Amino acid sequence: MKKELYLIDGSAYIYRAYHALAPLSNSDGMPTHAVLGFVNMVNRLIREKKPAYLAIAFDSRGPVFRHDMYSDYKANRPPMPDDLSVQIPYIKDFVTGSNIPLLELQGVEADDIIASAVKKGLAQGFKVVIVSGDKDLLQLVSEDVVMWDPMKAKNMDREEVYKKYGVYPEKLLDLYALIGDSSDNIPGVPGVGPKTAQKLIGSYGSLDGLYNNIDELKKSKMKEKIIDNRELAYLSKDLIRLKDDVELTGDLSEYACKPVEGERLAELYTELGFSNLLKTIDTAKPVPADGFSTVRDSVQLGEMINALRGAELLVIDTETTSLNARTATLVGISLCKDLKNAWYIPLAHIDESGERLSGQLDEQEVIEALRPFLLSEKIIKIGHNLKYDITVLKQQTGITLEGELADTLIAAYLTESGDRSLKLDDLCRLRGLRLTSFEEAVAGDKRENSFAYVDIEEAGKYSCEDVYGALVLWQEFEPLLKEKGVKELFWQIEMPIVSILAEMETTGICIDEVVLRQLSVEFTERLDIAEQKIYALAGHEFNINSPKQLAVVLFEELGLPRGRKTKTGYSTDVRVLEKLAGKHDLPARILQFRSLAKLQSTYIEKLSKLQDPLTGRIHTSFNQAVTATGRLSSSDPNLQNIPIRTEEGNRIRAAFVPDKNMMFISADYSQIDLRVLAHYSQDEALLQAFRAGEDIHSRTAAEIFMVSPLLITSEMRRVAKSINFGIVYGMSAFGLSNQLKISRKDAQRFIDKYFHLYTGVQKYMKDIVDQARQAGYVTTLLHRRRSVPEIDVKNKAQREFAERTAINTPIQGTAADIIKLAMIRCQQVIQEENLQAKMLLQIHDELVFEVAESAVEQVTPVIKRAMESALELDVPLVVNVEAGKSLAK
DNA sequence: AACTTAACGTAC
DNA sequence: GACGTACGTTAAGTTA
Repeated sequence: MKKELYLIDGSAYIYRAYHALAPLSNSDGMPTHAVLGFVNMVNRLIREKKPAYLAIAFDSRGPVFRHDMYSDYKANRPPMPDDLSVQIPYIKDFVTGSNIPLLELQGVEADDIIASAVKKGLAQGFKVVIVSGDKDLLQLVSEDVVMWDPMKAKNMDREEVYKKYGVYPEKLLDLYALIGDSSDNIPGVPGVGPKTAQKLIGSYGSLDGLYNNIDELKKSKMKEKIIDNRELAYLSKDLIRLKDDVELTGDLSEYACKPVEGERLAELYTELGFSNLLKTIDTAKPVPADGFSTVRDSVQLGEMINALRGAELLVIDTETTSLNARTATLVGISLCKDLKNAWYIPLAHIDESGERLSGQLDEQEVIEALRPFLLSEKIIKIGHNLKYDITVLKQQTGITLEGELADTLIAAYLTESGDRSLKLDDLCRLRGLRLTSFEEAVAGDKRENSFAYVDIEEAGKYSCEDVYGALVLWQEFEPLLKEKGVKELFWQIEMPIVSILAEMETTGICIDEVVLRQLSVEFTERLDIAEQKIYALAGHEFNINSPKQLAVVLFEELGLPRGRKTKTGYSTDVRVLEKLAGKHDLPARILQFRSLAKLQSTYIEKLSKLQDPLTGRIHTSFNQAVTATGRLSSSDPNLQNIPIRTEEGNRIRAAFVPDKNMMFISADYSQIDLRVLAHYSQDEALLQAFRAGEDIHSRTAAEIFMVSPLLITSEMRRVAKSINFGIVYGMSAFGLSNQLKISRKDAQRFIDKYFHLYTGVQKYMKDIVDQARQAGYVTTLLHRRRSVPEIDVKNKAQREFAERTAINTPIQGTAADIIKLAMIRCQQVIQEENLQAKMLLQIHDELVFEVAESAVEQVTPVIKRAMESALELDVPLVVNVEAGKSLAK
């Protein structure tokens, strides 16, 4: 077996990476996606092909010898985009850091270097694989040289070249001399394209052959052109011919693959924010464990307490038996106040037989010792995802943390750019600090309460690392919050929200299991019937839940007209099925089946599964560090998407009930998005409409249909409503036409009308996009920030998406700011006025409370006022409050 | 068996 | 390609 030498066309790789990947930048705003793409492509090649010998060639900067031959060479090439050229040094850094020979020579191109390396390799008995998609390199293909195109995953050998070009590689030069190459501005013979060239070279064998026998050609325009452009053809051939005598220093044995320089790559990945890649090389330094200790007895506890005295901050982390804070039991607590020392207090570690290990203090004793610290108003409590620790401590010890909270998860959420992991160990690793992961600590133990089994000293190391790491993060984030303008947002809004969410989650909301069970029984029956009916209509059984199988039934067996295409076939979604509903009974049945199945599996089954059997309550998680705009999200279960629009769905809402002698109060902001838009855009018509308390959809309808408000039909209002919503999302005429099932022309007319009425809104959209382009990010009214790096990329779809993001985020995000403020105010008045009310849910523009029946009249106006005065905008905020015995509308 | 992707659908 | 933000279910494919 001959040794294989891989030669990568680095410059081509760079461009491919640049264009193939969505823009990305590190926290400094430096574009990074070409580097990432390049690194991944090279690593992938190494992983898949395992080359024994490898080198990467790059174009040199500035003119090359071909420019001397032909001054217009590559004259039509746009210069390298700035956001790519800044990435080049990093790419080269990666290559050298990976110990891969980097071939680059002034005055020649990567292709020439590759040609020379091929020649050298062949002479030394190598087989060569050129890694590129560039057709210019195909001229090098021979018995022992192939070209591997990684994008197409295709190997080009002699036969493949012949199949594609009709000539063998050694004739490619002659072929391209005639055709030319517009991308490199190589002229060729004008008027001769691939077809003609193939024919000519086919018959005459070569360029020389053609010109030596040019008389044989029939008299024609083409013949004249070929004769007239003889010089151009030969020039082209010379331009395309690769230089294979470039001086390559060193011996090919130096191309043998060597291990990477981990430290150097780690530094590079850290700077670029490539956390996933960083994991693969793992050179982050472990935490110095010198100052870590476990607290095993009262004496050691006393020593720790002494050491903590006078602390201004306390980093805290609880170790438990479960990810679910509400059901978890405490296994240990770790603490620190600076980076010098950290303590782990084991409380409930057990051995394999479940026996409590000795050398652990009594929980009560520990809590009593810690109580003054935990309750101290003067000590800032720092932690990563404090909601969890707050919940555990409250649940297990009854203690409510007092004093300011500083959550590094939330600090990271406000300061890091969107797409990165916010996990403690990932954040630390990016800062060169390698923490023991939970999986490592429990050594892969998959038992639910695995941490309780971990050796105490091991657990201590792991847990102390966590508080140490959180403090390292906090020291970085505290000044960063200020720099990014989110300091106020952090302290005034997000931190208070942490405890509020903890309380809401702990409180939960009651579900009437009887109602739920009845629903389940009924839905199961109806699903059964629907299923049988569907099988009958289809003529056989199949999996109705499989879009693929359904498509076969609908479009192949029944021959119904196909609609939209998806990546994998034809769509069977609501829109398609609704269209088919008139033609056959089946589609309507499917729709009915689907909606029932959805309600059954997503809500009814899920809710019964997650219901606490003792209290009948459901405890969702409200996630504070997930969304790109600043909204909360809800999961396990998601209580922010309980159905409301259909009768069926409303029956699920009916299963949500208040406690005995209690009522629900639901308070929702009216048109908060559009009011924020009015405030932002300062659009006169919009401001005026809201100030006058008008029905905004009717107002819009009156204007775009040019009729008196008295003559507005519900249909007209519906159209206007769609436009109003669409505007907030940056919708196009295309989108609106789809939504309203009208022509694009009509949709465009409506939009034109809209902007004619609300000129300020149009200006806002333009301004905010400009601003985003300028700054690279947009902000909400309370300075929450979201970066939109794609705002100035070439790809139109990507760019337009970024523009819509820029339009929507300030609106949606400000609405999120406002309701968070409202939650804080509500909680405050409930406490101050000692109201018999608890906040249960937040659904983006709505708050749901559980209120004593006797207090409903008292609470309602208080809540309404608190929410309406949450933030003063240039239009009033209006809140509608309703009380009820369930969540049904 | 565990994970990932695609299609679909619910909410604001 | 075309309307922003989420979460969750099921099917089907991929990886270990």
